[in-house]
Amino acid sequence: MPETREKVAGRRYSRQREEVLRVVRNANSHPTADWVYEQVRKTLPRVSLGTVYRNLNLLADEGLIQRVILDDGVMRYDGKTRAHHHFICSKTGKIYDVEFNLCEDLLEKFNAQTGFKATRYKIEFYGSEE
Amino acid sequence: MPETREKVAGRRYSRQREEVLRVVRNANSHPTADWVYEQVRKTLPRVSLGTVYRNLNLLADEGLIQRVILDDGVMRYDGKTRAHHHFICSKTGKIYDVEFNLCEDLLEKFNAQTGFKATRYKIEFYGSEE
DNA sequence: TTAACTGCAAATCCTTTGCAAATCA
DNA sequence: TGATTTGCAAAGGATTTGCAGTTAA
Repeated sequence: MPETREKVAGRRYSRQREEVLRVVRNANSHPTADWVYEQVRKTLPRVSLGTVYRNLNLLADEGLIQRVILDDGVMRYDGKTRAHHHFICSKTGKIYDVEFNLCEDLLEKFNAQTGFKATRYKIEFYGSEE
Repeated sequence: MPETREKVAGRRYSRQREEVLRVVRNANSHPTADWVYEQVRKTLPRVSLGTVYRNLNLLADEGLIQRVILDDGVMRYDGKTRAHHHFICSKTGKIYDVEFNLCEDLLEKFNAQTGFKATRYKIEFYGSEE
């Protein structure tokens, strides 16, 4: 059993959940459920794909990880919880995190201009890495 | 046969394709493939869902319509071809087009700041319609 | 003890595809 | 006529779910 049993608020501890969270956090990519499954299997060979999906959803709902879906329609997960955006290279398909804070007052301007009450936004940039 | 046979460049005319395009253009929502299918069926009862998908993909690849994918993972289509963004109401799930041009030089600033060569971007705002 | 969690497998949902028939040019 | 496009049905991939057994608290 691992040293640090990081519990999700109001949830029971489970080794599988901890591993899913660890894998997503340590990934330097933006992994799919299937990739997470393969990684977790290295530590817990009897884990099931269903369990991985259940925990990814739970962790995302609790805000411990983020869902990322791009134009290809496959759900990906991101261990970063800070607000950030993405750059997607059209050639390689690689996804880069971008901590880009150019439009500080974007939300305010948007709400003022449109009359909506937006509370968050996300930007995806597409192009080539050069 | 309709009056105006709008042909897609380098493609043969087909009644089914024309109807798919018409339905997407006239939709004031951001319809899913299934919704488009149901609409086209009113005019062409024997159309198949496969044909609708094939034409949606073809039209999107040709740039006559746009693909829109949000966090729910279902592909939607948009008859607007001008660059624009979306506001999604968390309560109703409704998707609004936003022609919002606040950060004119966003791409330039982004490229200068990150070193990438982004050619386009899209913004999704989330919140409530109030 | 018992509610939460799991593995397994089947089900579901969305989308694509193979093929023979139909159709546009 | 010949290459596209279609309808149909089956296959595909990603994700969810039902259930009986397991486990944390």
